[in-house]
Amino acid sequence: MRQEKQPRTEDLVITDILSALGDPVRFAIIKHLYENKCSLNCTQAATPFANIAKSTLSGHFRVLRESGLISVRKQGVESINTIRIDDINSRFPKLLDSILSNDYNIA
Amino acid sequence: MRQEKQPRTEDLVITDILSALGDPVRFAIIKHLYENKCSLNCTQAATPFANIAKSTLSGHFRVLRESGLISVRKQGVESINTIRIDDINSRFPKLLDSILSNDYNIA
DNA sequence: TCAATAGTTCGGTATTTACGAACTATTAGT
DNA sequence: ACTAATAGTTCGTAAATACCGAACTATTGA
Repeated sequence: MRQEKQPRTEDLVITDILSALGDPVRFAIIKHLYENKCSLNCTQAATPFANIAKSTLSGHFRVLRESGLISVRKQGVESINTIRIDDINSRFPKLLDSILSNDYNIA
Repeated sequence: MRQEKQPRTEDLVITDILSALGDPVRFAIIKHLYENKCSLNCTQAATPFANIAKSTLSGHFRVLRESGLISVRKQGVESINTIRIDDINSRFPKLLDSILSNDYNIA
């Protein structure tokens, strides 16, 4: 796996985060992680989106990592993705809550 | 001018709004409108971005309108753009405040 | 060692974006 | 009314981005 650039907390960029969340698939992934306080591997995250190629999903996770929204740790054969809730909250208080704590229309 | 589709309040889509705000130029425009409780025409909005073509800026405003973040009214030769604060707040409470009320890094 | 699982990378195509140039519309000056 | 100036949009092209399937790497288990 290529060395991922996951930004440090102090280097999080608001427009990168908003852009990452501005895609319906990525939004749904993050919303799921946030609501269920859980971690997911890419395949689990894919189940609601049966028709998405796994290469595409891999790209979505790369965007999420590079924006700083999630961190990954390798566990055996799978990659466990976790939201960086504390990091985001410390840098952008209330942001995640105001974005994710409602039943919004998703395109 | 082509008939713009500005979504009604109940049709606002969170990912469209986040995607619109996920661009540094559009973010700066909205932040300025929000902080100064003002309206802007495209040319005024352009001044911080001297090197952006006006056709590009026109496209940015189209995205902002279609996402529902701003509304436009024609006044003589210019288009006055205003944030739809009440609409956004009623549909997505705290969203604008949590996104725009801080001194964030913009790429 | 072989097969299965998880994910990334690659190559091609398709969609999107940015730009300058040309265009429309409104206003002001004469 | 004619002309020039201002504000914005539209169009055509070039560059960047996104999506897909296929091939690849890495880890686990039989």
